[in-house]
Amino acid sequence: MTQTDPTSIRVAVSTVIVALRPHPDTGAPALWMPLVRRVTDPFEGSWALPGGWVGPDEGLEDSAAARLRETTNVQPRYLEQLYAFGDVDRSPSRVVSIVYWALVHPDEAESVPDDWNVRWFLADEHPALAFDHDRIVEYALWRLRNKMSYSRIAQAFLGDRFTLAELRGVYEAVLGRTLDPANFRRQVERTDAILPTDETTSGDRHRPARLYRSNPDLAYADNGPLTDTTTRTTTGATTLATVLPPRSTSNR
Amino acid sequence: MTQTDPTSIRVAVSTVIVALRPHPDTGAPALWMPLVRRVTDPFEGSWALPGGWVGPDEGLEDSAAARLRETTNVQPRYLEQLYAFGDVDRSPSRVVSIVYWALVHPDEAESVPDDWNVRWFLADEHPALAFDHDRIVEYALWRLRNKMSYSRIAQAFLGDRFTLAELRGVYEAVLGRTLDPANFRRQVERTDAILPTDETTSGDRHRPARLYRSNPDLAYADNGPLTDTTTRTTTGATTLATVLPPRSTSNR
DNA sequence: ACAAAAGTGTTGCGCCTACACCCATGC
DNA sequence: GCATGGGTGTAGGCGCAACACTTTTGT
Repeated sequence: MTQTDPTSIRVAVSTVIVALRPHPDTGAPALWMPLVRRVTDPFEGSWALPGGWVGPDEGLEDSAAARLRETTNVQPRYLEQLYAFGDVDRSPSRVVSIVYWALVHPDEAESVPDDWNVRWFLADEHPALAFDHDRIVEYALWRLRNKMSYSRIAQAFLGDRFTLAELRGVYEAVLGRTLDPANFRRQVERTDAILPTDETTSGDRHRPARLYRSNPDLAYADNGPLTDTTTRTTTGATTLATVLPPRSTSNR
Repeated sequence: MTQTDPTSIRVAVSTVIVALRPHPDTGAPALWMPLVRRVTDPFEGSWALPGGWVGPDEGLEDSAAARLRETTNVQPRYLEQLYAFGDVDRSPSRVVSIVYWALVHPDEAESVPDDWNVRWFLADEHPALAFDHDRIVEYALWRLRNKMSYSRIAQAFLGDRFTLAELRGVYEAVLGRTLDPANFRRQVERTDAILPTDETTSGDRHRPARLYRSNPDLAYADNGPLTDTTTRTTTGATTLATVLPPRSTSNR
């Protein structure tokens, strides 16, 4: 069982952060992600995912959250482990990266600096990244699009109160196609994922829209027995199942 | 970004191996997993998941496969990364474990020794395990049960040729409930996941059953952009979608 | 003949799609 | 009044669950 000395492997965390912001051309909601510019040797000057080393006294998720706050000043609404990348040649030195993905809503996105070190990019128009980060981003987006259809993570993109049109906009941005407003409404209202409030919008040049809020008793996603032993009231139900495929059943 | 020196963290791999074998009481197919007895200090004498250290020149999945062969003599039909566990206190020393899960079919299960060092246990009746391995096993089984409903991994439990009744038995064992043979047949036949052969069973005291084989052009699961850059012909389609929930839509 | 599992037919129901239509507000 | 999106109604179709029924073997 015991192999060669393993102390030469270092452990890092990185996070793919995704937020919804207006597309510069169309104005429609689109996926954006903040990237950081590398200032040290491997891939110096390239853009890369925010991250850093795991401290000796940090759990992995804690470490991801800490590096996130340090590098991009984000405290995400949703944070989930994506995958562990550990190919031998993915870095000049041997590094195993535990990669997380995070969803932030617009308020939080504001706190991210947009300067020489950190910049927001459209998720599908980012420059070539350092290390194997291109592949990682691609996988994160694939996972996001899949998970959208069987969880409530769409809500993690929005603020406290939102209209059904805004929620639908999230789905449309992530799935890349329009959805029927009438049918979307019925599907999402049949679940208990969101709760209506008494408030409505106003000032638009059309009928006011009711504002909804996330059901606080439900987590954004059901990660099963992995639910942190803390006080998460994860019930496994009501997910707005089949927004996704008009075409034949596809894998996840 | 750079934190304290991270060289004190060691990286290990472990694997939850699952196979289908008859239940000792009922004879019906049931989930079994081989565990190894620890022979060194932390948790010496306890049962634990097979695994070991990641070598400096090994990729993570290669390492998992290698440790698997060394400890349990298994070359699994299906191997997928499950999760990275890295809580600070999960081991006396600081260890980050990249955990995989593997499915083996009966032939391969034969090659696993069943002796003082390695023993097969019913998946839901195993003894208390070393480290956080109880939690890991629980998560692996949850993932297996979920993934069963939107992938073809059930076939990884079976040999080259199998009847629809055998395939249905896999689903029934994993999901823990019976399925209607007629509806199951139609659902699975509508996909191109399995192909009929000319062969049939014989010797049973009832009508012979046609033998099927896995469609070699399809991977057991679609892991998206993570598909190893090698020659996997992963097409993303035809998964036998809704065997699962008679009750309200549940999370994954 | 009978048991038992393989395999086929049929019906009902729920959900999803598409699209027509009404409602309430700003201008 | 009119444009615009919010919100409701409704008909068609597909897929699944349930279960009756036929087929083919071994004993």
